[in-house]
Amino acid sequence: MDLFDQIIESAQQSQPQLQQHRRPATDPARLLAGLNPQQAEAVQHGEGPLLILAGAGSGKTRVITHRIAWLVSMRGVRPSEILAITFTNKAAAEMKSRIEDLVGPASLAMWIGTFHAMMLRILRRFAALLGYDRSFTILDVDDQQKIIKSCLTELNYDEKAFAPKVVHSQISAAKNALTGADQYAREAGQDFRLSRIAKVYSLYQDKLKKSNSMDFDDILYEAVRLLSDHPEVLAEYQDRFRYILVDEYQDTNHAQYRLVRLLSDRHRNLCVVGDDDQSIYSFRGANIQNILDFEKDFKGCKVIKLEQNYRSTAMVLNAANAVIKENKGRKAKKLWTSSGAGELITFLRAENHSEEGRYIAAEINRLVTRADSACAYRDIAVLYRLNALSRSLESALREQGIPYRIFGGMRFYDRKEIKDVLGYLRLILLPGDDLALNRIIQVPRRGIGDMTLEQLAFLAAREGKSQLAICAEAAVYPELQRAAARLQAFAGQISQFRSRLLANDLSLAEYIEWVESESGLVQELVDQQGKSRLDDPVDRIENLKELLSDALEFTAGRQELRALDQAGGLAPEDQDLLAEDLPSVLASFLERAALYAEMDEDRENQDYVRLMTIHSAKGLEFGTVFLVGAEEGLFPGYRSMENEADIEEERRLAYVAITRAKRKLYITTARSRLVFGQTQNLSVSRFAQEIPSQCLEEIGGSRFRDTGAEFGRSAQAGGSRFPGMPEQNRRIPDLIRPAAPNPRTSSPIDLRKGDTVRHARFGSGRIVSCEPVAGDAIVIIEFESGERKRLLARMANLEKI
DNA sequence: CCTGTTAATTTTTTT
DNA sequence: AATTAACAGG
Repeated sequence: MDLFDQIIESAQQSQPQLQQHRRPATDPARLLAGLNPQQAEAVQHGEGPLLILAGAGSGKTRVITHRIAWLVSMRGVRPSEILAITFTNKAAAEMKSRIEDLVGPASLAMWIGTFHAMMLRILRRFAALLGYDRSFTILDVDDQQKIIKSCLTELNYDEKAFAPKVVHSQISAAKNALTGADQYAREAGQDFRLSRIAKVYSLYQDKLKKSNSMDFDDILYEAVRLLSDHPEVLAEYQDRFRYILVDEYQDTNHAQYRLVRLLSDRHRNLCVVGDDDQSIYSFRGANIQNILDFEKDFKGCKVIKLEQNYRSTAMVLNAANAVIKENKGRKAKKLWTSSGAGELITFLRAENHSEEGRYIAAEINRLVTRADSACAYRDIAVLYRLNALSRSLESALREQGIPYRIFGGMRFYDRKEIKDVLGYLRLILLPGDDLALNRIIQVPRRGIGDMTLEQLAFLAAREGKSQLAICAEAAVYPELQRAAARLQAFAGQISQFRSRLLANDLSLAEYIEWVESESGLVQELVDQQGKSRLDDPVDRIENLKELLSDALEFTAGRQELRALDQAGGLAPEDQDLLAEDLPSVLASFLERAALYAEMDEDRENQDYVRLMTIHSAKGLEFGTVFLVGAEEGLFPGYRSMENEADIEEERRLAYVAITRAKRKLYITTARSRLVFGQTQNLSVSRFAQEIPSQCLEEIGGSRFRDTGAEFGRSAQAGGSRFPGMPEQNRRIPDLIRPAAPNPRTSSPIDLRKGDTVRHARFGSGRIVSCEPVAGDAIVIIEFESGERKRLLARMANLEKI
């Protein structure tokens, strides 16, 4: 029996019970087993607001999932009456699967997801009430930036004085604070700068409305507007969500706070979980006051503190407590553990960044190869404040042959080649999407330049039509004379793509593959391969393939929903997820791409060292943690040194970093390091100095009174001051990125040099060279015409003769 | 219209 | 150091 059948069957089994709300109680002992008194109390809490202050490693996720299971099985709460909100999609997926383990497929009827994902469901349903069309699009950061820029030029504001990035973040902050454009203008008054930003804000908002689109902040802003202005809508959701749970409450912004207030106002069964000491997202609107003021805001609330830490040794915890206690204005809280003292924290004062890197690499090798230890690469993480620091580590790890993987940085859907494909798909689906058109009309190059595009935008505005429509009738406009033929060819191509979409004769993955190849996007990358380029075209072709696997997976995922619908558990908001026709499937695929950044699946059992920023390590834990670059100016960063609030946030970041370690923590620094291309001498981070001496062993120098580099102490070339540090170079590590298995195209390519093949357009020819790429191959073929072509074998549909 | 060059600019990150 | 935006020449 495959998974799909299992889901249907178990959903059917549980269905009658669901309807009668008398799902037989899961054994209560099972839900409470192994919980400490505070955890058990939180799980069993009945009605009324509840604040769970959950320190790092205190079993927070366990408490939430068990509480939800408890509500369903012991208190007869229907799964559909539960709304659980997480900070990331990844956390949501994790929560879903853990709840499913406890209560079975009933969990599928719960609303579990991020604020944005949940609100978007509601907004689509009631889009008309807010003056949007149901099909409104979600803009990504790139699009947002572009619109801001066009606003600035339109208003004739100097882009130097008004950096688009800064303006955008001000507008974003305003929206998160629920300050609309009008109110912003009123508050700005005569202030030169603010009044101008207000103008941009208002114009920006007009543009979004005109193009029927929202940015991320609008999703929250408009959701608040919907619920505040439409009591009947609010009442429906207030009724529906009898129990609301919010994870990572310390990272909520004002708009999210409003939403929580509104939705929970009827049943008042709001449970928030968080740790004020782990609030590290204020730079994007998170308001730590939300959690600090919870008791004031939700009168009569119960507060439960989870202070017992199950993750780290006493040594690590002492260090963490010592650092965080320097912060003022936090909830009194002190983590403790019943586990042993553990190993001392190792502090390293290296001469420079390469010595730091070599030390870490050597130490990792020592840990992993040590005879007695069960320490594997997968138990080790290297954390840093800035992504840029990963570079110097990379080379050291590579030299020592240590397998590693860097997380973060470029996200999958943000890659240029992926956004290009998505751009095509967007334009095909919504021919009025001028932003998408502008993104792709020059990819691949088709002889349409900036001047033409400007004309195009102007004409589209004048005629009140979409830019694609103007392209289609380009010959009519004398202004477009020169490029008319090319514009019409482009419009023709898109319309051809659209007919194929509407023909509905392909699966999503097949269709995307068809667009990738017909648009010439693949061919462009194939052509670049070989020419020395900054980005490796082979990687980019792999990414295009990976998008296909993603589409395949997505299509499979919708089957679960259908199973759920058969069980009658699907909310009205999700009914259109059932549509099976290609345009609808594509629409939801694009929506997911806009909302879900993480495609970077980390399979936990993969044996490599993990490198990431402290931010992305939040919520994770590792046996051994290296915290690198612990220097003033880097961590805390020089930009946060001016005001106390920022320093406190950096300190919380340090707290998060330290508490990731289960058994052993290393903190490393360098006396001199390249920062933004300049060698700088930096002193030891204040956070490292706040750790009590009895927790530490120091290598290479003291934490105190060791400010910059000292002359004459630079590390001897090649050698090292540290014992046990092997000389460089062993073997080149295997390719770290696991090749994405593409179930559909995974059969091996059976082509080699010298074979004769037939191509639908170019006729037959002989393969001159063949180079494997991501389950496919780039082949160079000499055709009978004498012409040489470079092609991607599978995409070109070559027939072997 | 395209492409190769110089000049300028640097957090953290998810949605 | 490295990426990206503005710029000039083919």
